[in-house]
Amino acid sequence: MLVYGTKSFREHCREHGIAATHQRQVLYETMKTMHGHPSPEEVYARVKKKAPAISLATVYKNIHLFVESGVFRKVSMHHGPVRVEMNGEPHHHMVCSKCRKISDIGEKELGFVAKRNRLPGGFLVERYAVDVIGVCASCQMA
Amino acid sequence: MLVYGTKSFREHCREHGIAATHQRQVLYETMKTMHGHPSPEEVYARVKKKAPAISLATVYKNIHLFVESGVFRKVSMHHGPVRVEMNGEPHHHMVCSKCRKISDIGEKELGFVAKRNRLPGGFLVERYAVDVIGVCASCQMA
DNA sequence: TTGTAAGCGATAAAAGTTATCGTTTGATAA
DNA sequence: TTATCAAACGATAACTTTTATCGCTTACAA
Repeated sequence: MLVYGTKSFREHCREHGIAATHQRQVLYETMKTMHGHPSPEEVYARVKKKAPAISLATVYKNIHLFVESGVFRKVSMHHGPVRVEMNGEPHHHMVCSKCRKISDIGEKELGFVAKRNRLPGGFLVERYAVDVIGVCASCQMA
Repeated sequence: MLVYGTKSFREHCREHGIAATHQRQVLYETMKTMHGHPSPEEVYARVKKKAPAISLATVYKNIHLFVESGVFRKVSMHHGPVRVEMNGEPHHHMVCSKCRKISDIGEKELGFVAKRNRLPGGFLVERYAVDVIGVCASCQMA
């Protein structure tokens, strides 16, 4: 990932046509120091230490901006309501980044091979769930 | 996946110590016929045709039951609040099915190899996101 | 059959996110 | 530098999704 210093944060804002506000910069700097997989609330709690008057709405709005401009990333494409599936065959998912449609793809068609059942740190594997993120055929035409 | 007929639905209920209620059975039968990745609301809409008095709460409660007892499956482990990550290195995730903790794992450590950029149906691949579902070290001890 | 615990429906409440709106601020140009 | 104006902000209402509560009903075993 590109890491922006204070100076090039402003350049980043110019490239994306957004204003380099105080809140935006503090939020950006704060998030850069956070490891793991924080929720917006956790980011909010942390950023309030540096900018106590910041609003939760601002945190949400700017997290969206940062994710859209590719600076940070969401852990999962699957938000909104829970989805259940009845397909019991071993399969994975293709998720369209435009329309969010989910399609199944069999393990063989995917050509997936990772089959370890222990991973570093002593993690005991139950199963692998692969999401292929991309653009579905109909969104490519549109 | 095991497919239960009407008769063995009752057996399944007995095995799991739950009552074989009318609503539960209609819900089960209805879901079995649904393909794709429906949300609870979509399941509710469908099941109301057969059991018009059913409550949305009942749909939620029983979807949980079916998922817990392994009959159906959730599409994603990542529910609750959105999670953002700042780690820009190519990596995937280990998700603990007990405590829901997410840990990063590098592509090399995972031994992941699928690298196609076109998939059946004309799906154009942007990236692969692998969730390894399992039990983390601390949950194995507990 | 009947007693009891589990399950149901209705709905309130909680959790998470987005929209609204009046005020403030940053960027541009005079 | 200052004036202008769109963009962004904070506060909070509204919305979406899910869970909890509670009085009534039903399944099931005795």
